[in-house]
Amino acid sequence: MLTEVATAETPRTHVHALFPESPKTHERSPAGVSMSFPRNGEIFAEGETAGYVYKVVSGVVRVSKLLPDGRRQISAFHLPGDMFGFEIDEVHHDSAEAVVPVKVVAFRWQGLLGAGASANLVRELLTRTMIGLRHTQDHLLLLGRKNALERLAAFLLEMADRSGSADVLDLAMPRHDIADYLGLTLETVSRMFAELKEMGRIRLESARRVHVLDMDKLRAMAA
Amino acid sequence: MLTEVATAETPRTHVHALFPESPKTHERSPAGVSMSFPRNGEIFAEGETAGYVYKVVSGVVRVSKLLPDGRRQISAFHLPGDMFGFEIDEVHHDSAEAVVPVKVVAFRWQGLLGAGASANLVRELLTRTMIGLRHTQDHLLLLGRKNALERLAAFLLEMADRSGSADVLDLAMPRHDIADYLGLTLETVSRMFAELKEMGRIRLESARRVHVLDMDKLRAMAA
DNA sequence: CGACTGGTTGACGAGGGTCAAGGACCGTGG
DNA sequence: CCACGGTCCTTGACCCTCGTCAACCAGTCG
Repeated sequence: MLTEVATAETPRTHVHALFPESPKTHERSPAGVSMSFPRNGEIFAEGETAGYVYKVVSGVVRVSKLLPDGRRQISAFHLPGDMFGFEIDEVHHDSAEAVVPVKVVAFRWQGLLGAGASANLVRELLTRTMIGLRHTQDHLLLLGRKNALERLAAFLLEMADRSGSADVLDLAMPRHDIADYLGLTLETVSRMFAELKEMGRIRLESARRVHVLDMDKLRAMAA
Repeated sequence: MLTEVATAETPRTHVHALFPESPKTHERSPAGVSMSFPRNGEIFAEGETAGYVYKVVSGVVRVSKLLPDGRRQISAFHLPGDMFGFEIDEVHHDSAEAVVPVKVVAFRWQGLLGAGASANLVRELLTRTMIGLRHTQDHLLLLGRKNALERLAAFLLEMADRSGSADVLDLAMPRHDIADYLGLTLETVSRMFAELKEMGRIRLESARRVHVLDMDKLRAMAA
């Protein structure tokens, strides 16, 4: 566990100064520094100095990269328990934002890999990084080789798996975020939802609440 | 360095038994076990037990994933000095093959993360894994959001960077592999080569030998 | 009630995939 | 030395999936 890495220093807040609703709380705890972010609040941005790693307490975080012309690719959604913000060279190479109001715990990154780092800590970081790498490689296959319907099916399965395989999903993110995660447009995502509905694979109780009617058939569609 | 991880055990060779040209040499050295693979030789396959990590000595290795219907996504090309084959759970989640005749050194994976692992070793693995993660995330952006021309420009730049920024590139891999790396078809790759040529960005001395005429303009095209 | 954000649906077009033919380059063998 | 076969590459014609543009709808908040 990473709870052993405490810090007595307050994280820099200049990042959030521009944002109308600044983080509500910056509480210290033995486990790190507690921070809250409003919907769409920026946790860190591409190019910023990486001072902390973060663990999600509640809410959902999106991590993304931008092209100069605004095209965006979301590499992951992080749910409670997930960690994010690791960097090799002290500079963030992507940005992280709150999809919904989010609470995280921030740990000082500096020194985590220094001489004094505990072997268990480094090993846990390695495990988490390898899990992230595997997820990202699976996502490469999705983006490089799957069609729109397969992508959405895979997305719903991923969300279901991460919510304890419940068959009624509450999606935290809007269509636009799903599209930027799946390498599609929001219109195509919407059409694929409609198609899954027509195929009898899902029922849309609302735009964000999806009832998966047949998990196995959905799995077969995800290629 | 990983040269401290020696092994006295011979790697299982059943993997290569089916291949007409089996590996030529399996030499032991203090640094690990030397292995050679012919062009298109299989180093390991998806689903196999992961017993070793590999370091490329010479040649080029492709790592890929397959969909049941044969669609393929190459996640990386590995050049001399690169390592590959790390897994969390002792099972390979992708396959590795030699693009050209390849020499690698194989290290026993088992125990690398055990209690006795040196802190430096674990830290080196972490660094390499994080570098791999960063590369993969950059590739997500390419696959999710860039068009065919931008993808090929980015590919050529990546190859140039990894060959010490030389402006004459000797591509080891056929069009088909480039296509499966970039999420395109080989025909589209070929057309984009033609387009870069017409735009005066490259000269094709042969299909595999590319002369980059203006690295900066190419960089501007990669978005 | 109106404004705003987010979602759906339709019409249309473009980028890239598919299918097919032919060319370039190689090692082998007559 | 040249013919042959195999692999790889290029190019063309056509088509389909998904992106673009636009209108409209639904839910929410003041």
